[in-house]
Amino acid sequence: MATIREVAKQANVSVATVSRVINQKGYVSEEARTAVLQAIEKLDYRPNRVARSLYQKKSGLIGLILPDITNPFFPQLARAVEDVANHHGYQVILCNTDEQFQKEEAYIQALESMHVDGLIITTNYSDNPNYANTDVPIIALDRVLQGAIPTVSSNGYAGGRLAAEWLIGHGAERLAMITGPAKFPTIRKRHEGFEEAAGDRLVASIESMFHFQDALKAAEKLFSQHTFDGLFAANDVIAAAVIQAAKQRNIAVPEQLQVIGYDGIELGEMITPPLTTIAQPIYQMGEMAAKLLIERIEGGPIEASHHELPVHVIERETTKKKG
Amino acid sequence: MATIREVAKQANVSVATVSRVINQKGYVSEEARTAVLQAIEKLDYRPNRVARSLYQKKSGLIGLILPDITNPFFPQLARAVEDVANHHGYQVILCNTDEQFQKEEAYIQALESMHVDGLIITTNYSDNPNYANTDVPIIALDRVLQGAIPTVSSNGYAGGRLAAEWLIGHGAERLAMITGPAKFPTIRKRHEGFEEAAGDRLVASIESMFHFQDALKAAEKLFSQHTFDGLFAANDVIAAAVIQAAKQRNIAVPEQLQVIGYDGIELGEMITPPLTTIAQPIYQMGEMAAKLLIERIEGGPIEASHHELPVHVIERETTKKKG
DNA sequence: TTGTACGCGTTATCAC
DNA sequence: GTGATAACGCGTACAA
Repeated sequence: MATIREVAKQANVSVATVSRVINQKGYVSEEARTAVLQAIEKLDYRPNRVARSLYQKKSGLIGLILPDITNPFFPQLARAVEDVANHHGYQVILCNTDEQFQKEEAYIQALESMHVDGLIITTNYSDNPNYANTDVPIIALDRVLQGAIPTVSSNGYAGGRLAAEWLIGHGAERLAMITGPAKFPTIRKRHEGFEEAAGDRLVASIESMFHFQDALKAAEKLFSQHTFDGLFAANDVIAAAVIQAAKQRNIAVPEQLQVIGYDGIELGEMITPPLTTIAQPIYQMGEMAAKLLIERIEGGPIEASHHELPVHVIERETTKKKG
Repeated sequence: MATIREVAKQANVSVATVSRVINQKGYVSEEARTAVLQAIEKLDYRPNRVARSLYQKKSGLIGLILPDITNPFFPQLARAVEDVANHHGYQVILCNTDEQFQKEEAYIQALESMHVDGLIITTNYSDNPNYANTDVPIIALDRVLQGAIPTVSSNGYAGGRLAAEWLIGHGAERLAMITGPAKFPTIRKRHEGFEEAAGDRLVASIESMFHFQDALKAAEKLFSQHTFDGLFAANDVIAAAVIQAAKQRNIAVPEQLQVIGYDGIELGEMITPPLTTIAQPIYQMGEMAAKLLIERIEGGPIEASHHELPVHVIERETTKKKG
């Protein structure tokens, strides 16, 4: 790969002039400009971003830290981040942490030492001191971090309420809930909303991990111990497990049991019957996080804003039709 | 962030000495070493990877180019790549191309100019001249590129055959197939294998895009025009659509219609009934690609090897039990 | 065993 | 308008 020096020599000018035409800064005669442009063309020269980074202390890199891209919630998020990053000339580095503090630590260190311009973080180690101390711009996504870190999330409490109201509004009288791990604050919000709106109608509740097989077991246990005609699952994967377990027991969905999920991932439309769910605006959340981040990187104000996006029901076929 | 110079001053040695202890090269007295180590500790010094990259012409970055992380086939692949990259001290840059030549081009350029150490590519632009010319190590994944580019894929032809044999072996007599877009060579292999093993039994075939809604339409069309008792879908998403369409028409799976998918993504176990499918070793494919790449980056031989991994049936409930 | 000085490729500041 | 040249932070001959 040619260097700026070679281009300068080829065009019979100095490197300074070449730099000027590349960056469109300062004066440069028409004559010199075309000579440089030709030389660039001829040598297929492209500026070395590493060298540029060194001088400018900007790498054009954004770190995207998330638990596991394999969890169907995250690909859409990642895609959104990548889209807007790319659109602004940034590249994104994918980091899976498996919710492990250690991995997260290691990544932060590595990313800092390569001078990433910003970080988008989906984590539950809200107490990670690194986040408060570091001077690289950070946006928290789907989780609320402490300190002055801007956050984008969706309204989980409202979502939980909405789920309960939907079920009740469609005739369910005995409500059950499969919760996710209680250690996740965003998940707890959903539960709280659901519980409060369900009131006395809530007759059963059980906790499950997010993996499908765990959820299947939880669902079977729930079915064996309680009877109910409406169920809220902490996310769509769990809801899918519920539907499978119901089928197994010959419980008709939605005739005998109405099910409502959470997240709005594509899985919901692919299962049979298609899942009614509380949809988060996943793509928009990623989009907004990335936009906010880039704004800050490029000199925006350092304010700890809190962006909470609305959720909405996607009605499909695991809840009854009205009227 | 502290620089090597500050560490040197703090430890009362020269930058060369500091560099020596960091990189464990050359002689350095025990005394000096501990002084340096203390200074590093005190200043929380970490080498600037950008500067290091500039000098060494190695960035520690790997570009992962794929169509769309949102397609459920790719997260596992990406995860595998990221895992082994990380394990070897590399970071991976996520690039979605939407199968668009332009985006792909733009990414290659950007990645080259930031001096990525290697590329893992999942694409169909096998004629992209950039791949042949560039001097950064490349591995092609799930697609076969022309030129001397090592490839890792799985045996699609055998997979197609296997699907047909499985269906026939379980009593299906009239076979149908929903193919993916014919422009993808890896997909065509599956079809060929299926067609050849199906022989006269193949009574219907229709092409579909990979998106669920497209597949639904294709399935409906197929149902309206033909009768069959065994169906092979080009991938698991399409299979899920078939199952939903069958349910709609009150066709019982697997009693009246047996369905077999392809890929082995998690979706298969989440739908009802759970999907029998031809599984590719997705994670291992990503793993192997990353290992091969890093081997080459770190000085391995430049050979255009072809690694074709075996596929296998995952039996679930959309095909009949034997006997 | 240690330190000086240069180069990696770029940008920005000055003189001219 | 243009061209030397000094940074940016690091690694390494080579001299000491």
